[in-house]
Amino acid sequence: MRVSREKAAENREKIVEAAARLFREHGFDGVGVDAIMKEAGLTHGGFYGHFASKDDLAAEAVEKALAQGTERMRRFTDVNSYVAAYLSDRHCGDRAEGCGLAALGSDAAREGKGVRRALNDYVAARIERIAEFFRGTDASRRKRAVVTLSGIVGALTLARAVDDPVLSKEILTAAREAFGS
Amino acid sequence: MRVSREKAAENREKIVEAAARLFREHGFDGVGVDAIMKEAGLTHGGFYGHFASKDDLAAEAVEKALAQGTERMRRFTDVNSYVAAYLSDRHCGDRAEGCGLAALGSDAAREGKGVRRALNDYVAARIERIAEFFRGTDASRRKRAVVTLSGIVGALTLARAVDDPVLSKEILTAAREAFGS
DNA sequence: TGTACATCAGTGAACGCGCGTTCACTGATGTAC
DNA sequence: TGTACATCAGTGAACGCGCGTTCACTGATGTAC
Repeated sequence: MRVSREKAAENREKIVEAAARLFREHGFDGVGVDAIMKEAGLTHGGFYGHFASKDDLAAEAVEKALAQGTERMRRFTDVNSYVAAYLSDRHCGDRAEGCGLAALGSDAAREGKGVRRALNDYVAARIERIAEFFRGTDASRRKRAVVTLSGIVGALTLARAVDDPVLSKEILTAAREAFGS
Repeated sequence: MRVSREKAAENREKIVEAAARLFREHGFDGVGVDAIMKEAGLTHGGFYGHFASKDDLAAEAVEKALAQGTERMRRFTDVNSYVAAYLSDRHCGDRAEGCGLAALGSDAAREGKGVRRALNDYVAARIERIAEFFRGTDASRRKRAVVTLSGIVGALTLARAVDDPVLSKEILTAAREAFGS
């Protein structure tokens, strides 16, 4: 049954948001069109009225996830609090709503062009944003930003991958001290 | 046709090695039993004579890949040369033979128990090994090791995920300077 | 403004392909005498 | 040491399931008069 154009646009948005969440939580191959549509409150048949393919949705979903992360950064005015939040237990435990880089980093390198471009732009934007936290020459601020981003993404990835909660906490704590300053 | 026990053990080893390479290159879901057996010079039907399931192989393959990485670390006697090699263009371009953490980091967190345990043990071992590069109290050396490992894994992951080769090189260079010292 | 028809968002069944897994079979290896 | 038989590593066809994608259909929305 047909729905209003407004409602259809809302539905499309819901699909992208559901995908952004589910892809981060289960990986691109870990979740199907079926599950995404269900999460969005629709049936799978309608999917191809909104997107040309699952890959197309993936690119949009990654962009969405990463844009959310960049948006969320606005709250922070210094590296310390940003790093503390990024490496918090809460963020570590919440892949679905957390940073798309840590959730999909090693996956994304194997994905299609759309996903990789979205990720590329987002990394560039994040580096610029983090650089604003620092003082000094443009070059030195950028360098520090790159190092900080590498450090916190790596630490979060390792803390999540590891099985032992003690080791996981140790990684988060050490990185919080080292990169938040 | 039956082969000698010795040959059978060799074949099993070849399967694990093929899987260790292919999983790193294409991810766990990106490569099938079929492709792994072909890479090992066998046919897919014989797979279940060696392993109970693909998951079982995955655990062994991850262990293999990570053990290779730890072994390869022995060559280095200081952080500088280790970090320089880890963040080299060569390692960045060679996922199949490179560090399993960067190749499978965000994937592995979603895998079964065997994979996660192998990864956990390996991270612990790597931290201890890197700590040997440093001087000071045990606690401070460990901390530095955790930060170094997080930094280089994160930098390699980002450098590989990014589409723009200039940005990729910038990440490698900045991290090499920051973590190799 | 109300009516009649065309449009099209969403539904659910179906298709086809790939992949993990199973199985009957083959023939070389290993073993018992 | 040689022979006869049992074992079992590897083969390739087949199964079944899930997933991406397609399609005929429905009925509410949007539009033309």
